[in-house]
Amino acid sequence: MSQNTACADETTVPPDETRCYCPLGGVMDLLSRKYAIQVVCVVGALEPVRYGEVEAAFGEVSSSTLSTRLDDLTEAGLLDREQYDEIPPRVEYRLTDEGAELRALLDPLLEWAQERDGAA
Amino acid sequence: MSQNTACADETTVPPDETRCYCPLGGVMDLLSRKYAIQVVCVVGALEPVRYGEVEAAFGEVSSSTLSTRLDDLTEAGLLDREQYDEIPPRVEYRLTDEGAELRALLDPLLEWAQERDGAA
DNA sequence: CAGAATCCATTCGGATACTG
DNA sequence: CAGTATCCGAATGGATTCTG
Repeated sequence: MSQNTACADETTVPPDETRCYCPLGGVMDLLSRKYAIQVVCVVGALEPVRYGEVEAAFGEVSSSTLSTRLDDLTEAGLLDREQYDEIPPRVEYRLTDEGAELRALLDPLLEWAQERDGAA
Repeated sequence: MSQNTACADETTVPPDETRCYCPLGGVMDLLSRKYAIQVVCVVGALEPVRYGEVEAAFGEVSSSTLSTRLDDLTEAGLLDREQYDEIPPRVEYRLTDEGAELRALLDPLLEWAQERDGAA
């Protein structure tokens, strides 16, 4: 999809900084999909967590969407999916180390968002 | 659009916590749109910044998309838009206080994303 | 239970003009 | 310069149905 070339010009930013203020591809693309950020935090908060629990954490999400999101994050190496072959089937999600790093960054964001939206 | 009712059940989360791990509407919706997060950080890094500078910071963005994003964020009270009636026209964007709060939260995220994507 | 598979409506973003 | 207006194709999310 939207392949990106990082910043147009690194020099737009203070010369000594290697930082790019607009990384577009990769993780950021993922996080721009619906529920993505929230899923990371929900899993982090409830892990190990089963599919149904995640679904319950959100009020109204279609299973197709949620499972897509879960897959995306798993593929990206942010979630770890453990499947137990029992009946009924059970699946547990938890954060990978990278996922945990990310969660640490995202959690404050959700907290802020919640306060702000509520205090509106 | 996707109106949300916060968490399906607040008790999904530790009882003493009032935190909801999946706020869906409001700001989070905004931030899930393309470039939104990056725009906040670019403006924060370069403020006061002109439209063209923001555009330049991203390699390939259509002006329509970028300007929509800028509008969204301005309407949401995260950006402040100052228009000077000169010729040629000049417009400056900067973060509002809330925008700055948000940027403080998002900036580490972009840094992390950049590292991660790069180190892939 | 935990999804996968389909199908479809909608949204979103990009390209392309055009303007004060 | 800093957008706006239009149009359109691509991508996404939701509903529904079905299965190991």
